[in-house]
Amino acid sequence: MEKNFFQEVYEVVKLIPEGQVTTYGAIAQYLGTKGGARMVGWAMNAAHTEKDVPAHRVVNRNGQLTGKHFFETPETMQNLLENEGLKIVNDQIQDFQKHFWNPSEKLAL
DNA sequence: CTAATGACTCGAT
DNA sequence: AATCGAGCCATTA
Repeated sequence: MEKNFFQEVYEVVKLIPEGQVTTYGAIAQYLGTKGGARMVGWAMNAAHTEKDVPAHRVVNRNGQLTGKHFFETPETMQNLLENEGLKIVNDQIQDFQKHFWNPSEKLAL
């Protein structure tokens, strides 16, 4: 196994502070839009297997829990986010922008 | 090798 | 403003 695109995504997702969330596009952009936001989501699919990767902190640019259905249960993702102090309504994060964590800005190249 | 799909995003109609 | 389509790259069949 060599370092794949996933590995980089894992690193970024793992670096997401508690109670904060980010978007696929943000991660993709941080990695240089390498592959676009789609690959990020794909990487999360593999990350979902890695328990060390808080995939529940990754949502689409709308702040919607698009990948909640991929968890063990659709409630898992929302539950985890609410557990961190986030508010979810209709699978949408409230004050999403307020909890938005931009790797390109926080990690600041 | 070609074809199809995927947890997205942007641009055009 | 809302809806539809195409583009991006990687993995799987």
